[in-house]
Amino acid sequence: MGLTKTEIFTKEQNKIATMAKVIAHPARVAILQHLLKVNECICGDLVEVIGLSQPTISQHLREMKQIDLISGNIDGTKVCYCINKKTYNQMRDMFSKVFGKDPKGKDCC
Amino acid sequence: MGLTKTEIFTKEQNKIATMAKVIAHPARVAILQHLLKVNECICGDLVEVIGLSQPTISQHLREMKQIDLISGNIDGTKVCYCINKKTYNQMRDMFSKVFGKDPKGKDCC
DNA sequence: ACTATTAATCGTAATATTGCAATATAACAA
DNA sequence: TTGTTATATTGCAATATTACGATTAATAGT
Repeated sequence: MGLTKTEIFTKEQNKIATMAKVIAHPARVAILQHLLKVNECICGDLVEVIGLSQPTISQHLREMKQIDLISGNIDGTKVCYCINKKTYNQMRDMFSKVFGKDPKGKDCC
Repeated sequence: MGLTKTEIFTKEQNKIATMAKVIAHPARVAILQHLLKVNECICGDLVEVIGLSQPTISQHLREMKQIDLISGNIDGTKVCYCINKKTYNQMRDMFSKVFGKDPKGKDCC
């Protein structure tokens, strides 16, 4: 198969999974970290900093754009990318909801 | 290809990606949420609660075990699963490190 | 010993992901 | 308009993921 059965899960579960998937690749983690550091940059910068080909970086950027984690503004021949604060904060809330609990009990059974 | 070039990324970037990948599927999110709620349960419970086949659930559990998010203790014919607090907390720290920043600046460029 | 219960593993089909070369597109500069 | 720069898209090969039926293994109860 290779196809996730999204219909049997809640909206929240699917959303969390989708958000997690976007940072489930080191290149996309690196892109996010770089954007946090420099605030904004163009695709070419990331190609240099990260060391993957331009088409590959472009593809990763598209995936991050698809869930609105970043947005790109055309500036001449360049495209200026930056973090979309709203989604970024939404992701923080989601992850802290999942990982903010205190799992009680001894470590197992 | 289909093969991630892990060697060009930092240990931290790869670690974050690996942790994120584990919750990048709604079934594994559901397993984590259920374990947070009931503290401990067996594989069969999850098959019922989630609605995927036993082999599929077993496979998801294995992935979560591989990064030590959960551990399973044999108890007769059953296996009792629960959250591994240490890794769970480690994941919280990791995600809050990535999403705990305050991205300044207007929304883009 | 026999049977039921529970979970892991194997094998396999369908689909998704990763990465890049080649190409296309778009804007600027001379 | 021609060349240059920057990014996106397409097509493809290699690998990974998801899901499940069939089987196996291990224990418990009778």
